[in-house]
Amino acid sequence: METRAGRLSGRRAEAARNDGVILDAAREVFMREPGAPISAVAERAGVGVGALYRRYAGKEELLRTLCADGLHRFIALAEAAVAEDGDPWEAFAGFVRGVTDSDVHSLTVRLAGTFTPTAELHELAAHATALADRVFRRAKAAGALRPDLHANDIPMIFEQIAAIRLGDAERTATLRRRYLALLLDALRAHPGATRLPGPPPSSEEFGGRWRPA
Amino acid sequence: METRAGRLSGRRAEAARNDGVILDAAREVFMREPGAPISAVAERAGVGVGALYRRYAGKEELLRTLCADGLHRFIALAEAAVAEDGDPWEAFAGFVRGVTDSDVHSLTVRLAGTFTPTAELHELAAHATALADRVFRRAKAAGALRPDLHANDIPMIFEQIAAIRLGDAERTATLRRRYLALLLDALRAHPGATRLPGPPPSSEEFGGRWRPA
DNA sequence: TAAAGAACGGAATGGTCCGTTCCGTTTGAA
DNA sequence: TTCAAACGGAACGGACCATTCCGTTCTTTA
Repeated sequence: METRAGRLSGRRAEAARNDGVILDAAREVFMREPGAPISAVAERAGVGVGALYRRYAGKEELLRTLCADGLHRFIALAEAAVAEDGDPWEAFAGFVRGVTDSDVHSLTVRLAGTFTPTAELHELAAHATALADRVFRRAKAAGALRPDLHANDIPMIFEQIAAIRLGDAERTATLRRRYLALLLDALRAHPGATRLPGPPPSSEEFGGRWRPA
Repeated sequence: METRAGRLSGRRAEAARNDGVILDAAREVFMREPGAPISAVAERAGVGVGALYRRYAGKEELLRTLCADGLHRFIALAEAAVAEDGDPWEAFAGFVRGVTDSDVHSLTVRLAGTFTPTAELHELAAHATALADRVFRRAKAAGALRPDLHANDIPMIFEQIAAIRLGDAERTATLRRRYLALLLDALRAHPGATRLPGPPPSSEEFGGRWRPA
């Protein structure tokens, strides 16, 4: 029972603990099923729905919080990759693996259609995109990536990986690693590469996914 | 069953025409959104819901019909690939491209969780799997595929491709072609291939997706 | 020890959505 | 003119779900 809330006790401590428990439960539940009911989150957290509404004005606010949370994670991963000064390919591959492992895609784009975004969310998303672009461009400039690959192809790769789901969370993670390895082989510059057909997604196409206010 | 309504007239002809229109509408609607309401299908078909219930006892029967339809398409593609006697790699790649283009995956596995399957459906699925295995194995035996690839990896590839969705149907098809080309590069035997981590999906894992009776 | 306050659990509420049924209407055939 | 097949879509009833409300439990404090 004694977690970070060491100083507090009783009801106060329970509340502090619940803050985290609820957010974790919400992440797990909505990652699996973006349309899940609030009560599913409460149940998962082992808490009544009332405890949830004490913290968030409504479902949308919870969703927005979750999305911002996901964007922060994404940004942290991208910043780490940018800061890395070793092999640009390894930095890129490590970044992609990190995003896959923390399933941050489900937390951001996948949720984007289910609430009306705020200005802050838009800024976070723009920042995240800019950082990921830098990681991509550095690998591209180093000649590590196949030449017909565009930065906007990367989110689509995340999309494909996030679609993999079989069995429990652990099995899913293992399988995602498997197919990510496959995709990374294809992303890397190599002699047998055929030319990719059709144009990559444009930024405007991605923008259309965020639900308008 | 006479499909050409040429000989028929009036109400009879309208009914015959509607048979096809309704099935097409249902395919389009449920491919986009497996949980769509019946009324969406009726609207798409330009028909009242009554016309729908005259033909199908309920939503489940419509879904099962659609799924069987998809399996038949899949089987036809696989049979064509098996019959082909040219380059095993080309037969395999052509098959995969065919499945991608007709989005048959959305019609089968994606729908599988939304109704209770019949024995006929199970048989069709088994037959489809057996045929696809033959296409895969022939390419594998010819050394065209990377050695660490398993037949059960292929359905997962379809899954990833089916997850790609952006803009209208045409744009989506183009993008799927793009990422399929990427994946095919990776599937093909090539020197730089890293070893795929983790075991491929087992047949039992796939079986768990069909909703129990 | 008692009363107030904080947080809780979960039942009750009100609304939306959707599968299915029903019925009056249209249309062609007899 | 009458009958029956087929239609469109309103109406019905049930399921689901976000949100509110209230009685209960636990702490603190006077």
